[in-house]
This record gives sequence, C-alpha cells and structure tokens, in this order.
Amino acid sequence: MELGAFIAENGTSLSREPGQHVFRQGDRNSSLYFLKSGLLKAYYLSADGKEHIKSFILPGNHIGSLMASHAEKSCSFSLVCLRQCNLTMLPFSRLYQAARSDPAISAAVVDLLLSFAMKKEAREYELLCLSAADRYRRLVENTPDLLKLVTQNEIARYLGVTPVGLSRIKKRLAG
Amino acid sequence: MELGAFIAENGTSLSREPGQHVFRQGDRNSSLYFLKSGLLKAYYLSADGKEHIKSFILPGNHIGSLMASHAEKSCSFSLVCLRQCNLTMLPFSRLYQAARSDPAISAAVVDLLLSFAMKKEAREYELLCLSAADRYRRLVENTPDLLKLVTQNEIARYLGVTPVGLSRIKKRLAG
DNA sequence: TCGTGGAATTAACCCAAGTCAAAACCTATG
DNA sequence: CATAGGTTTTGACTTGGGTTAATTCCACGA
Repeated sequence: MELGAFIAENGTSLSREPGQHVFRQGDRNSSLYFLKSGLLKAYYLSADGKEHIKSFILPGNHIGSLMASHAEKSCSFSLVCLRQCNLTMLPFSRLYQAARSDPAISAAVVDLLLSFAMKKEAREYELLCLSAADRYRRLVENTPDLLKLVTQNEIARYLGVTPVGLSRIKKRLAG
Repeated sequence: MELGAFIAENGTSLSREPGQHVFRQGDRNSSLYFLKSGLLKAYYLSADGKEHIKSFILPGNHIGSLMASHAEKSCSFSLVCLRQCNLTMLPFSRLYQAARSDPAISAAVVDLLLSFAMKKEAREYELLCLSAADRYRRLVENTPDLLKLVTQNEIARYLGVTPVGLSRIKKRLAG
C-alpha cells in the first residue's frame, strides 16, 4: 500500500500502555494515526459524564480527528488504548503536502477519506434505522472477534445502550 | 470554486419535478449530483416499510451514493425531489480521472470528501450521544430555515422519531 | 482455597417513545 | 363557503430501555 509506505517512512512511531490516551476531547491534535498493533477506543464524554463509544480501532486501521485537523476546532472525542499499542503518527498537513506533488499519495488520501466516509455512513444507517437489538445482532454477525476483545460494557456503549440494557437485549434474543 | 467549475463544464444538467426520484434504493448509480436549485431528500426504506430520512440537500450541496460508486454495491438509499430541482450530474469515475492529472481537482475532491465525512461524523455524534429532544433543539438552533421547507412529519423521520413522537417532544419543550 | 474486585445479570420502578385511532387544524379548490 | 386532502395534535395503551441497587459470576493473586 502506497499510503502505508509513506506513513511508515515519514511518520514517527510511538507506543502507549493500556489506559493511556493518545489525545483527549478538547485537545488540538491534527495528526493521523496508524495502528500497528493493539486496540484503541474512540469515545465521547458528554456533559453529564456519560461515555459514548464512537468506534474501536483494530490493527491496520487509521484514526484521527477530522474536526481538529480541518475546521480549526478541538478534538470532539478522546482516543485511549485498551491494550498495549504501537502506532505511527503523521500530521495531516504533511500528508496533504505530499499529496500535492505525488498523484499516488493523492489517490491514497482519497481512498482513505472514502473508506472513512463509508464507515461513518454505515454507522449512521445503523443508528438511524436499526433498533439496539438489531445493531447487536449485526455486530455478532459481522465482527464476532470484537466481542472477545472488549467487555460487554463497552459493546453496550458502542451500540448506544447501557450495559444493563444490553444484558436484557441478549436475554430476549436468546430466550 | 474549482470543483464547481469542473462539474459545470463536464457534467450534464437535469431537472426533476417534485416527487420524482433521482435514483432509488437498489439502483446502480455511481454519479455525483450537484444541486443548483430545489430541495432533495435522501432516505432509507426499511424492510417493514418505514422511512428514515438520511438527509436533506439544499442548493449548493453535493450528494451521491458512495457505496454504489466505490464498493460495487447498489445504492443503499433513495434520492427524491421535494421541490422542482435543477441538478448537474457527473460520474464519479470522470472526477477521479480528472483528479489524476489536475492537482487542483484532486485537492477539491479531497475537500469534498472531507466535508462529507465531517458531516457524517457530526450526525453520528448526534444519533449516538443526544436524545431526540436535544437533536430537535439543535436543529431549531442551527438550521431554522429547514423547518419552513419540510413538513414536521419529515423532520421527525430525520431526527429518528415518529411524527407523533416529535409532536410530544415539541409540547414538552414548550410547556 | 479463600477472598477481592470487576463484570454481568436480575429485579423494581419510571419515563420516553411507539402504535393505533380519533379529533383538530390547515390550506387549496371547486 | 364548503369540502376534501393532508398535517398535526391528542388520548389510551404498550413497550423498550434508563436508573439504582442488589446479587451472582468469574478470574486472579495472595
């Protein structure tokens, strides 16, 4: 992958222990992160202290705050390690600069944004059209491996229900 | 705007009457549409016949099915005119082709995808973290003009509640 | 093997929102 | 005006999920 090579060459490596943050909601962080190994959790913390999980990031995937990178705003979510993580960090600006002169990089950036947009669109669909029970069923079907990596507690907050709620949903589906 | 000029030159114009579709859920349509005037509604129709509104498109904005354009899939939603519409249509492929040779176009495509991704991300946030009442309040604050353009019925399905539900929410907020 | 702490389940209660159906309200048209 | 259409509101009932707190389950280390 072109982009992977570029990031590997130009980015800086970092590693983090479980529980450590890569960045926090409110930070100014306009970098793109590539996860080499480990497991990340991207989450929102609402005013009343409730956690809502935006996504889990598995090795081989990218993450970064678009808002902070492009809208002169601060990060709208936090990024924390659930496992020991090895990442590569690269400022978005450096990537765009490279894209300007190298068509292959440019195409890779388009691909990256595209796959990102499609993921977000799929999630929008699930949150808008499906019930919590349906979302859980889908998760079990599509990414059963994730269930083994994180607690049910976190699955619940990813699906948009409370842990208690998810427990009941499971019971209903099983019964 | 570079991109606007390119689309205007290379795209084909079309117009549609209220109620007519630009494309339907299940279609193979890999074009990007630019709305010159009118009002569009992008919506999902679920298996049990329920409509969920993905977004409203106002003049000056773009819309198209990323899924259909890039994942060899069919459109996951339908696009219909709520008013008389004037659009410009351009196959995504033509855009990418142009982007390969013209850095300005390439940058514009990146911008387009970026703003698209950010919109989707904001919507994901609202659906995941906010209550229906909060989403309604936000809508009233941020896009009050939209309330005048579409029925409350449609606002409800955009917010993820039933028309009856929204009526009650309004009452509660007012009381 | 026993405790200890976190995770998951269960129970009891409440409220928001769905459903269905009826009523009230518009707005345009003949 | 009067009516017919669609839109919004209201009512009565049901249900899914939140909240809190108690209980059970489990994994792990002393």
